[in-house]
Amino acid sequence: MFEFKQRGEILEKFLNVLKKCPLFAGLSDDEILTSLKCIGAKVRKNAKNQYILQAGDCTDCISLLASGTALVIQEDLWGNRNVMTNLMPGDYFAEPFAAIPDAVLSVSVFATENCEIVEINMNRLITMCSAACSHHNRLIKNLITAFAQKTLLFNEKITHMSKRKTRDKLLSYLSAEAARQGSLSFDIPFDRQQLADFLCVERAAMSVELSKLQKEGLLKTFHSHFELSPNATN
Amino acid sequence: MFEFKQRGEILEKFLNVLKKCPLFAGLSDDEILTSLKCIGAKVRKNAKNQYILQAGDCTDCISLLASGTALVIQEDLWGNRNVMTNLMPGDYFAEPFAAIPDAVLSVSVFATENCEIVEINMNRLITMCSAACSHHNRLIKNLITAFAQKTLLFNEKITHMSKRKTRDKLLSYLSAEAARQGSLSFDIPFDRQQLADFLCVERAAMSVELSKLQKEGLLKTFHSHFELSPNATN
DNA sequence: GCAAGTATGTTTGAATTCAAACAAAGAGGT
DNA sequence: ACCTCTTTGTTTGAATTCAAACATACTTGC
Repeated sequence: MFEFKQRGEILEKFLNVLKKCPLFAGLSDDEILTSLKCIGAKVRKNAKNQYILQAGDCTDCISLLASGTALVIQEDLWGNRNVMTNLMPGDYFAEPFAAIPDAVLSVSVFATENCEIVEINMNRLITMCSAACSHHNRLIKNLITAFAQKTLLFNEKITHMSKRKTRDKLLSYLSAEAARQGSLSFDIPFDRQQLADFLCVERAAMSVELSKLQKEGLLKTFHSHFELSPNATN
Repeated sequence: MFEFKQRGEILEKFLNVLKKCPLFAGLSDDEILTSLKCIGAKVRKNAKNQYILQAGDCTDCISLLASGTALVIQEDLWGNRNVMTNLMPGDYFAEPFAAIPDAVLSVSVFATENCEIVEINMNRLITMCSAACSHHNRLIKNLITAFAQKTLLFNEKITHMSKRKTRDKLLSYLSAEAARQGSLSFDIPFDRQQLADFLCVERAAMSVELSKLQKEGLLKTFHSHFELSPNATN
């Protein structure tokens, strides 16, 4: 782990990702750079198939995924795995635990690819610094929006999970994903097992339903690609 | 609906509730009063068994429940009801939708008792006013904490819902509630139907499980009161 | 006190899901 | 090319849940 400013070339590489992150919306490249220095952002790397954070840990940093992919998961004592969300470059995680002092993580974050992570101390982010950092205000507004969007994301997951049948959970999720991506033809960020863990159903039962839905002509799927028939969203 | 400052006696009545709301943590009575004026808080009343907000609405206000109780629910086209959370005096709602411009409510808020609601415009809350309002900073920090806590609350609900069996969903929820209230003997804010809708299971199946759990000596329950046996939380 | 309505527990058969196994296809390494 | 490991789909019987009844308190209003 090292200070951001010491490695300008890495910062530059990340800028393209950070610019897409809602936390930095409305900030210029220079302003993002200044903010990160002001806040004291740090970079860490994490190997594939390793935990980035584990349930039980404490953290006072909001983490931005700069490269790679990861899953936010919950695992119980019997090995049942619940996939809370998937993380793509530009996504952030651990922010609610960082915002509450001494909060213990109830989830783990697992790298599904080699990852680079930008860590931002929450206290420094939400504590106004001197007038030298004029865009700090904007950052804090962005943070609030980011929290709100995460809440809506969980809202959506709950909507899918609230359906009683595997079939309805699938259609609820796939319809929402089509809406989000603005097309009936889209890729999902999960493999079959991960999707089952996200919807909290058995992979086998889900596979059966996917087959049925295809036979009924409601959708086509190959691996992580889906094409919904227009009447699948009813 | 009327301006808060025009009805000092009502404001005073609400102060005891607002003081307990995390949004005003660390503020004195006077500071809360000043803030509410500064932000332009308004009061509305809502009759029992009426919707306070309905899915499809837009709002730019975070709402604080000052008196009464309510449920945040989702209803689908087939009448299936999903209870997202229950609301008690001091709780707030609609904040993620208020924080995102033009966001459409995906949930409804239903008054289960006569309610009084304090509405605070989100834009005015997160936009710094002049130096005259020195505790605005604190308010914004509190707002971030509030968002974080709401996220953790949804996290918990997802944890319960992720269990595959009704029995496990029940034990997950009841254990969490016991932990939150710091006692194995506690009341829940739901009746049986509401609890079933919160855990997304059939009320009948849930009743069966509750009976089994009682026969096994893992818990005792009468209406909304529960007493967990110490080994129920394993 | 009575009637109507509500909340809770119980029962039942049908539908669904779980859980474990297996087969087939594909990816990756040697 | 070959072997191994992973991913995905399929099958099966057992367990669970759904869905719709119904019975029994308990409320509420008159």
